[in-house]
Amino acid sequence: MAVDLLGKVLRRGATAGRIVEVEAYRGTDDPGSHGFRGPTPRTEVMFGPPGHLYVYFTYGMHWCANVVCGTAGHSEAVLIRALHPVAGLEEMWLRRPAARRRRDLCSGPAKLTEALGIDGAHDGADLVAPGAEVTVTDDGHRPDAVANTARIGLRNGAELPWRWYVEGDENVSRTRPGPRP
DNA sequence: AAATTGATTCAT
DNA sequence: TGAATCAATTTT
Repeated sequence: MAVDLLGKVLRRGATAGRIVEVEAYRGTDDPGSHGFRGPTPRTEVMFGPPGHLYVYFTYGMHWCANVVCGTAGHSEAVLIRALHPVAGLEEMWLRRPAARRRRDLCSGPAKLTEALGIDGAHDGADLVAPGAEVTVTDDGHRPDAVANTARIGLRNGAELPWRWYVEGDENVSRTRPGPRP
């Protein structure tokens, strides 16, 4: 379940952050999922075994990281949308010169991959293998309050309420400062 | 509100 | 082979 990822720690090398915002994408009955139209070279990792990283490139300049959750052949993944930085802050600042405040470091799906240095080279990486470069660990922390809303930035399937985030965490991505049509 | 940017995908 | 798409971010 996607919500189980909230509160866990995503780590790569010296940099790590607690997951505070996620979105779920499920296979062939979710029109917002990359796996909706079946496997392609890009999305084949989604159809693979769980516990792996699905990294894709979008908008011509951004990487986004997902955790594959479904059983093999079932294209289920959870997009990690925001982290609360907990380690390797200096490294994050170096990787993200655009960040002005601490919450700018990882408050968005493409920001956190940049902050941790995750890119296409990590697509398909095993998150639970011994000595894995990128890992998700559970240190026992549990979020206080979890909110559940519609997903963000989708053309299709945007109405499905499959986004979860830790209420009150300043690192959760801001959906909109002002009103939107 | 708009520019940016290029891999991926779907249609010819 | 070409056009449209795109799970964003930054800057104006």
